[in-house]
Amino acid sequence: MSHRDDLLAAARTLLEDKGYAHITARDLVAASGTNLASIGYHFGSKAGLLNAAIATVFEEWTDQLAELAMADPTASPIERGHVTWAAWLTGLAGRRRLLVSYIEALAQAERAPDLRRQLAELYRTCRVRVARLVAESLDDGTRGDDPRCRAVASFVVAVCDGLAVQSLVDPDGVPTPDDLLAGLATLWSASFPPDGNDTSGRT
Amino acid sequence: MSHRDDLLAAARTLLEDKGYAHITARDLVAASGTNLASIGYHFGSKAGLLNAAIATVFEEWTDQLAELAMADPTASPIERGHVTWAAWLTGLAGRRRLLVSYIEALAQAERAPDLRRQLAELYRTCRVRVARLVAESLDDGTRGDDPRCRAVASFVVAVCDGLAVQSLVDPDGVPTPDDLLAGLATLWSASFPPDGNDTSGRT
DNA sequence: AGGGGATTTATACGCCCGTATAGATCTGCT
DNA sequence: AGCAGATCTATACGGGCGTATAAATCCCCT
Repeated sequence: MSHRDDLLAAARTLLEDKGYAHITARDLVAASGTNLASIGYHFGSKAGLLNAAIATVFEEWTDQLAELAMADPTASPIERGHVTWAAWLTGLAGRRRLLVSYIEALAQAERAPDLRRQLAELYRTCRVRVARLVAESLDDGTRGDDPRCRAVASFVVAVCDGLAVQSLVDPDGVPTPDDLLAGLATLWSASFPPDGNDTSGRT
Repeated sequence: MSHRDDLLAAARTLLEDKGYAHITARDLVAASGTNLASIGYHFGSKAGLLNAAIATVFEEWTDQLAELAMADPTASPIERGHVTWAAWLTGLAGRRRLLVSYIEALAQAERAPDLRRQLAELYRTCRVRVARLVAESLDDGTRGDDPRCRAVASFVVAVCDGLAVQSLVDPDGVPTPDDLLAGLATLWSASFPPDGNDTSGRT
């Protein structure tokens, strides 16, 4: 195995249990059994290596999530939302360090255009993928690129991100998927009561 | 004015336009016209100073948001959600650097229990405050500590956080408040169609 | 006026960081 | 075998960081 591969593997491991911002070049060398200069040689810089690694890690993460959400093909969109959020929260609990890395990467992205583009791309494909799942569960021929599906996807993804942030700060205070559903129901029925009195002027 | 105040003021300014992680002790000294050792003397450490500053900054931010959401007392919950999200997004656009600071603080919080407690507290009070607003707009005597209100609050806050994260990575890809509402509507009506055929087994 | 605690100043210390350099070694081709 | 380019090794460099120290100064109280 080349040093290149060793470094990449070490970076992935360290990202999962040490956190992006606190990984030093010497950590990477120690964890990979390679040499300090190999980082520069193969990746240009420490940041180059880390960013290469981070892309693969998070892609896998969202892959797993998508699989989970697809698991039950008979579920309604709301149920899928529920399942997705539940799976997401479980995943988060077991991957705190990785989540920290993600948040750190988010912060770094502001100063690292490449990383930022990478993450933006990740989001876009993630939304597209979720939109496709939504279309599938609507089961009325709607396609994934339908604006409504995209809207649902944006929405679900936003909630996932919000949950991630909150679970980092205050794991015990994070709303459960049931809370979210209850909130959604309340929000909705208060504005569009089942009796037909639409208290909102919105279309 | 004491060095203590000067440092705190400088920290707040720097947080708004330089970002938590990249503020050095020497930056703080330069921006405040004080002395390197004053940081240690008054705050124990650089982190102590920064954390003291960050608490005040974000409290003000959420204060402003709450005021906005309350502005129109006749709005339905959904409308308030819409208004809040819209205001939030506008605020985000003009405060990127501050948002970066927030995200960086989030990451730091994992290793700084004090900061983390602070942020957790911030979230809890924020949720309580939002819950109160929700109760108010339900206008049927429901109190802010009603579980349904808390649920809505958790939900709205989660979406705000999600939007913040996404606006950092991909400002142009962030869903608009209209997108969110559309998503919500689709999600809801697909699961609980107006014709009464509840396609979901959920209660 | 003067004494003492609170504050401010100037500076030094030690640490660790990321990267560069230069030479050693390996690998595959002719 | 021998060359060349790719890769690996060992180490040095310069710099920036946060914090500690000790002396100077301020300010209030008696």
